[in-house]
Amino acid sequence: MSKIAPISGFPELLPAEQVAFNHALNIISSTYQSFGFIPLDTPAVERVDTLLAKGAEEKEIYGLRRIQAEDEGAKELALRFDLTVPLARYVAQHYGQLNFPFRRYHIGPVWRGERPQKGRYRQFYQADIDVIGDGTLDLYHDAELPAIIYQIFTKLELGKFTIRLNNRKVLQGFMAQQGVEGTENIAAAMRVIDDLEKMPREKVLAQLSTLMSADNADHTLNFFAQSHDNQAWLTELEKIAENDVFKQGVAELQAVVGALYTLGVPDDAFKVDPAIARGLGYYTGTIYETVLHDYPELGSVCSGGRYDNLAEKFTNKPLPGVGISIGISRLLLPLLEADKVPLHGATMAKVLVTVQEREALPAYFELATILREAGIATEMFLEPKKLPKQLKYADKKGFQYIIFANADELAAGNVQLKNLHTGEQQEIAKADLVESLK
RNA sequence: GCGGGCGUAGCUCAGUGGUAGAGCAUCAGGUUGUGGCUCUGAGGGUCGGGGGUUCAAUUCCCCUCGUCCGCCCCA
Repeated sequence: MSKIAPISGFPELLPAEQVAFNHALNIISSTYQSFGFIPLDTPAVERVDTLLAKGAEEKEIYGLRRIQAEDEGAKELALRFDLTVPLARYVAQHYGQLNFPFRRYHIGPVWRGERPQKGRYRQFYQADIDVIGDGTLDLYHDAELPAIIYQIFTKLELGKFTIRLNNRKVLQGFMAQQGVEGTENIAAAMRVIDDLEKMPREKVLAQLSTLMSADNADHTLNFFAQSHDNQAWLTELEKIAENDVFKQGVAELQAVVGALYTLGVPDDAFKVDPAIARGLGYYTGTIYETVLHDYPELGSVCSGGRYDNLAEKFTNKPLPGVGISIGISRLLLPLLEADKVPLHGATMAKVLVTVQEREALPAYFELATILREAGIATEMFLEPKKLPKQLKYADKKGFQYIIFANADELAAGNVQLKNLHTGEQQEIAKADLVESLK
């Protein structure tokens, strides 16, 4: 019984679910491509020191070693835990051969040795998209990425969603004005604000009070607890910004919002939200989080931001970038499990060609070939089973059409084409088959 | 790393100190040119593993492994 069991944190899907999952992957990759991003696929494995350059915790990385290796010195290679570090390494390594701004997307699994639970896995898929500049990178890119994300989530049809938008300089500048000093303390204060929604008021105040005066803590809490629409937030921030960092952050945020409108993103699809901070330390400007209205328990399913210097650990070249990552596994796996994602069959083919006359197999093969050459995915039923069995197979797997023909029909150059969704059936000439299936 | 729940058929689960059941799924047939519906029948279990108590353990106890959920952190 326990001979075969699921491996905790390494999810796998049933055929119909996998088809739905890949459908979503296709939406994502085709939308990325429509904006001119090239697909990149770096190895699953990186050198350990490359992975640790970003300051990842060693314990969460899966090392690689041969089972038969004699020594324990297997610390050289490890599985990637995200797609950003490999990108940094890649850009630094191939700097001379790349064109900048370098635009790539990368969809693939990453591995983390954490305790699995709902929406949290040891192997999970991410769909990253980044633009890397050579020395400089225009702020318009900060708006193009969420515009792409807007299109993707619209096409995914998972209900209403909001792309939350902020700029780290706003938070930094604000905290500095409250008397918080040093990057460590400012980062700590930002984290507290990031948790504002989840924590009780007293706890927030207590934590802020360790970083600033009680009056300022009170003021900070009240400021970030405000509720405004996009324009009102921008006005509010502009009004109180005093130091240069704060002012620059507000200016950048205003520019990004303006560009989003230009790119056709409607006002209700995004929300200026000064309270989001993002956990990762390397973001320096614009930051994003995306939440689904119908599934807030999933948390942020798509996050990212601007970083001043992507590959500083690998090269002296200053390479600013901006990127977003869709957490595909976190997004889709819980929804698939809860039957919230519509399934459309367990086949990639549209048509099943049944076989009634075994001795006429070449004629059936020819039918399948005609359809495939016309770009219609077609499967043939090759087992020697009776027609009802073949129909049942087609029904269960969710084929839209089946074709069948007896010896007489084959001789006359005709076939029966049946739509399994509607039950309609017609006898048509072989030559008209492709046309009626388009 | 810490805390809690659960391991019985392929799946979802009942059950009992005297070596097991349902539904779904699978297979065959009713139906030799038509799927979904229905009827009949069949196959499939060392009751997660190890130890203990007992005449007897799937059931009670201990350990262990696995898995799920929460905390931390994140996608």
